[in-house]
Amino acid sequence: MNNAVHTPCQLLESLNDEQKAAALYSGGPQLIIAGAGSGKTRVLMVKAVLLCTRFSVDPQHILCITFTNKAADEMKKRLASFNVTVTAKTFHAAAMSILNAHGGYLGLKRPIGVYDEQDQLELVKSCMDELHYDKKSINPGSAAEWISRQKDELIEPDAEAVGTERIYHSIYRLYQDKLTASNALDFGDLIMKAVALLKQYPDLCRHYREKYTHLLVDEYQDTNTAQAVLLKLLAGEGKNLCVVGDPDQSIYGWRGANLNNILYFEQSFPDVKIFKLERNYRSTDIILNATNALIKTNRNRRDKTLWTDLKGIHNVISYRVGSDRVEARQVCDLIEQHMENGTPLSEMAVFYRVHSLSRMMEEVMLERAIPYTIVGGLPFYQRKEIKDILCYLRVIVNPDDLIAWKRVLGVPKRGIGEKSIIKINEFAAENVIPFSDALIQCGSVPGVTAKARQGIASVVELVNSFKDEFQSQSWSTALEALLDQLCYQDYVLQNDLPEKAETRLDNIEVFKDALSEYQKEHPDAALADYLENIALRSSIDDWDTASERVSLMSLHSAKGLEFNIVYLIGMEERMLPLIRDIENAEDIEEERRLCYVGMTRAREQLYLFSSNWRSGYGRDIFSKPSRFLMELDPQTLEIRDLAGDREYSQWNKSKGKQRFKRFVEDAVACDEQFADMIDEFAPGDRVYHYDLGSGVIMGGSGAGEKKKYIVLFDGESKPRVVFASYAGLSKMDD
DNA sequence: GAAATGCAACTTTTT
DNA sequence: GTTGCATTTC
Ligand SMILES: Nc1ncnc2c1ncn2[C@@H]1O[C@H](COP(=O)(O)OP(=O)(O)OP(=O)(O)O)[C@@H](O)[C@H]1O
Repeated sequence: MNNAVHTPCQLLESLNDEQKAAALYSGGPQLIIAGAGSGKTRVLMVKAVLLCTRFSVDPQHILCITFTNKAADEMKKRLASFNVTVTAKTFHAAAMSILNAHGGYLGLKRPIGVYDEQDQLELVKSCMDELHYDKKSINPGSAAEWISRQKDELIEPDAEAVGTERIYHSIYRLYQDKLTASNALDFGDLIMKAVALLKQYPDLCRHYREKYTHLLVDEYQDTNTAQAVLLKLLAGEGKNLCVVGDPDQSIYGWRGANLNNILYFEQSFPDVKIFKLERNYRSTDIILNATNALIKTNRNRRDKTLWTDLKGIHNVISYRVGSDRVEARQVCDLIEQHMENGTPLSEMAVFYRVHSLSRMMEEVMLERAIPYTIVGGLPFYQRKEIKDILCYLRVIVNPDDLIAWKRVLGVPKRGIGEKSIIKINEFAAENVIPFSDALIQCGSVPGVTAKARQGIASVVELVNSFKDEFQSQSWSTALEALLDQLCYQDYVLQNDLPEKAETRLDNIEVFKDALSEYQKEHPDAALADYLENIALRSSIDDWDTASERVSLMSLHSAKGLEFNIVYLIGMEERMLPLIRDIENAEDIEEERRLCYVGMTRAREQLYLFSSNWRSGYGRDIFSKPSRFLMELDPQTLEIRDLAGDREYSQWNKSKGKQRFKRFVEDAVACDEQFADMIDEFAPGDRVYHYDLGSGVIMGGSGAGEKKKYIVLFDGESKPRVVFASYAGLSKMDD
């Protein structure tokens, strides 16, 4: 925020007329649709201040909904400087508070556990085992994904099932039962249960409408159906509702985000007044022109105007390099240059489509001693050693947590295996008792060995005793005692290579510190509050903006941020647009939006990189430059060819451009043709192979281009694996 | 029930 | 090239 802005009045004056109008409007539901960097978030923040100072709204009645906890904290912090204290939360956190307060109506006991993705997957797997589904033919991950998408659409497990989805539905049903038995919710449930609660209890709904009379929602383009319904319940007619978003920045379709929420907003709130902000304050005209051209390539969109007064000096520079290592070195060279010229490291960021690209960057930055932070990747709390500890804490807090118990029983090894757990589970089901009670009664469960029984008894006792320990001592002290009793250190040292074991033990130390830190900051909090808190945390929330480091993050994490200088690496066909499966590459427009989001984070300078070669898990990947490079306004673009790739370096010249265009188009068309060519075979089909002759299909694995078949060729005794994409494989007519 | 071995999938993005 | 998973072996 501007340093000169101290009073609400100055704050209002810092806005342009469009923004002012939007900030001051109070005539009913309001939707602000505007492009990148047009000040949407800023308007929302000013609006909150004005509501309190000009319209005498009690800040307690204002609820801001943001996309991440980080954005919520940011909003609170900015408002605090105007002495305004509002509630700012993500949809999930808001739903959690509602359920914590009133979930009892739905039979939820406190504390409510929150299952993350890993827990979800484990639960799906155990459901599939119980239903005797083969985990090879049905991918548990896909089933988990499917269940989440159902919840995004508020589809209950008892909805009618059709066709192939019948299997998924049966898993969903059992999954939900087990989740309920565990007194836990997954992410989708948080929203879905909050919706159910408010629908079922109109009085409660009214209570919340009175509590939060004014609602401000950011990043609305990435909300799902369930969240829109929750918003509708909270907002009612939406008399004091203000929603902002940019359909061109919708990048979470794969996670169930529904663009119709914003495109057809008037269907939920008929009296809506739509505001547009057309002036961009973030980027130079060069960056803006470049990216405007890119996003205009999307056909499925409504056009917007976006202009700026900021004259840029630097073109967008696109490097073509020979390898990922050269790419990383080039990025580092530039970073060092800019650093010398006075740009702080915290004002530079490297973005990529997939986290794996951060590896090479990291390696080279270490070499060069450039300080960096990586946002995202495998979250800290999902690392094995941390998850082990968390599961102990979870069973201490919530004895019904099935997935946590499973982990606790097996770590460290105590002679309790899969069999015993299944037996106890069955016993619990037959006698309609909680899993934790079945554990206590394991003596009367048939089929559990004496060794297992002993093991179970000792864990149960351990967990029980630590219930008190965590009450009577500080958490970190109690945790230390717990780890001692478990001989966890020995367990780690035994099960991992020394180096790995060391990082694991280091991580545990970090966790301990975090735990005591939290307890210090929240002296009245229960252990369950801490667990809930970390369950709802995201990687970007822990990102330290202040530190003097270059930030490395995925394009998705970059949403809503801004930096002076942005380096976007891996701009290659099939990498940015990421295409893993040629057959259903329909999300190209979302990929383009993602690219747009990344590029529009840059204030002054934007560097793009594409590499001819890259090493991907053991294999070599050769790629052509991304089609998105071609879609940028060529006038703003400067090509630097470090790879001797003439095809690319000359494309900006008129002839070269034609050639390059054909070059990429050919690549795309070729992929599509390729996809068409792949035949589908079923086990038992007779096939003919150009080299190996005729045979019969035994089975298959992989998908798309990587689809493989197991074929038993005539006259051979052992089947062979052949690639489906091998053009010489064809079906024989009987 | 747990260790040893072999093999497949893995790297899409995350509240 | 690795990791986690499944099968085999003890
Ligand atoms: N009227 C204004 N005068 C000066 N600077 C402004 C004004 N409005 C917004 N800005 C600045 O422009 C930048 C972008 O604003 P903001 O983050 O609110 O935009 P946004 O529309 O939410 O962006 P995006 O959708 O790309 O995340 C910020 O640095 C903000 O301070």
